[in-house]
Amino acid sequence: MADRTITLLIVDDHPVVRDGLRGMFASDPGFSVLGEAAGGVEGVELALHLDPDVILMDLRMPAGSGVEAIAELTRRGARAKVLVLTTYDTDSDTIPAIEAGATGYLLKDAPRDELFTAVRAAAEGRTVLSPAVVSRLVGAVRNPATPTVEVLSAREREVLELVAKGTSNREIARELFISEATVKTHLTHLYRKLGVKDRAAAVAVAYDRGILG
Amino acid sequence: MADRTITLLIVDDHPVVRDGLRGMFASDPGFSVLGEAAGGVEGVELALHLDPDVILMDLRMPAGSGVEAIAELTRRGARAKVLVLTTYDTDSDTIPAIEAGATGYLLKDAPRDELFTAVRAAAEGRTVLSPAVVSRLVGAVRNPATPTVEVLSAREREVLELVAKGTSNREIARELFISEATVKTHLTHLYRKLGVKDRAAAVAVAYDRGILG
DNA sequence: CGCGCCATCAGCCGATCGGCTGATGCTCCT
DNA sequence: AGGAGCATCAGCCGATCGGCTGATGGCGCG
Repeated sequence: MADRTITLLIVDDHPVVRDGLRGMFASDPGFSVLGEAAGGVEGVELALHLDPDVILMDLRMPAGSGVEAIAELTRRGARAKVLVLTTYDTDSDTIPAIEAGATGYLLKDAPRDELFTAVRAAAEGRTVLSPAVVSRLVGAVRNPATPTVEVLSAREREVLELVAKGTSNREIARELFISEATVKTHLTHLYRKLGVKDRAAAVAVAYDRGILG
Repeated sequence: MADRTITLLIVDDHPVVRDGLRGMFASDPGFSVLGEAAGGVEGVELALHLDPDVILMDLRMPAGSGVEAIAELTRRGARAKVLVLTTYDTDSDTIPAIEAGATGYLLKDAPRDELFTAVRAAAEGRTVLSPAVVSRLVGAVRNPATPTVEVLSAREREVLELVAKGTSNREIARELFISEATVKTHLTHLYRKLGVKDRAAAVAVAYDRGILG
């Protein structure tokens, strides 16, 4: 089954990107684009109806996030392999996406050849990752400095959100109806969890990991 | 000169997007894509050689920012109208881009019809803005709380980057071979420019505006 | 019924920050 | 020539932060 036509579904919120991908694959008879969706929810529906071999999926979309869509498809036992195609390599979504069941992870900067190869590989169930993503993953594994990525408690996130707005500890205390001492405790805890030593760095890490923003 | 073929130059770092745009315009005989560039610097060069009617320009690119490219073209008196085509409406670049001389500002989410109309309008020198951008502009004008969205200097950005890493003023001073007093001056300035009052909020705003991250 | 995690609070203290005022030299644009 | 913007530096001072130590009560899990 190596060289049959590979059927595709494109899920991306940008018409331009959808067109670009559709055009690329139209030029090669080895591929056939079955449909397009502009969001994760629609993407899941279409995937179940059209049963494509491979789904090209953006991650950040207004109408249903990519990671959720992938998880949903995995949960429903969809046959399609999901190839994540995103703009950001800085992304905290890399690992979640792969955990959710993505077969590959490419950046949109990838040249078309790489894209074609990746889709064929994905169709065969092989994992494909951008070099940038690979090094990121290796780094994450080799460096357990991110000890299972500790999760902030709800209260800690609340405090962090206020910190990002430039709120002082005293003001945060008033805002949350707790004492300033408690605010400081929460801060100390979330600094430890995020591996930082001050509020500015905490905000930066939070943005990088998608906790804020 | 209303209905002659409109010549285009595409400047975007993503091959997929370039292909998508090229494909779109290829389907309409009223347009002719003269060339593509992957970055601002290359874009300026090509624009000067090819002399297109309209340049479709992304803003955030690794090889030469869009705003700089637009400013450069304006300064050199290029004939081409620049139509900014970007992913973000959250963007702090909107106003700088228009100030730099962009004729229009569209989001990539725009349907193709809107895109075509916009390019024709731009070719005639008319200003075209996405509805989302318009409301943003109106807000910016009506609310002078954002005093022309000042741009950070290179040095200020350097300081801010270190701040986001949790670096103290003293350490920043050592790192940049300047005195702590100077670091504080830079900070005070960038706080004012970003409209914040401490480093944590500065980092947050910087992420929101794409200055960091 | 402990153990862990969370949320809450207290006091102390040195370190750091941010505002204020004021100054110099450089470059770019007009 | 002059002004605007940038980068550099200084000193002063009150406000804020972050670390440390330690404590209480609630909740879920085995």
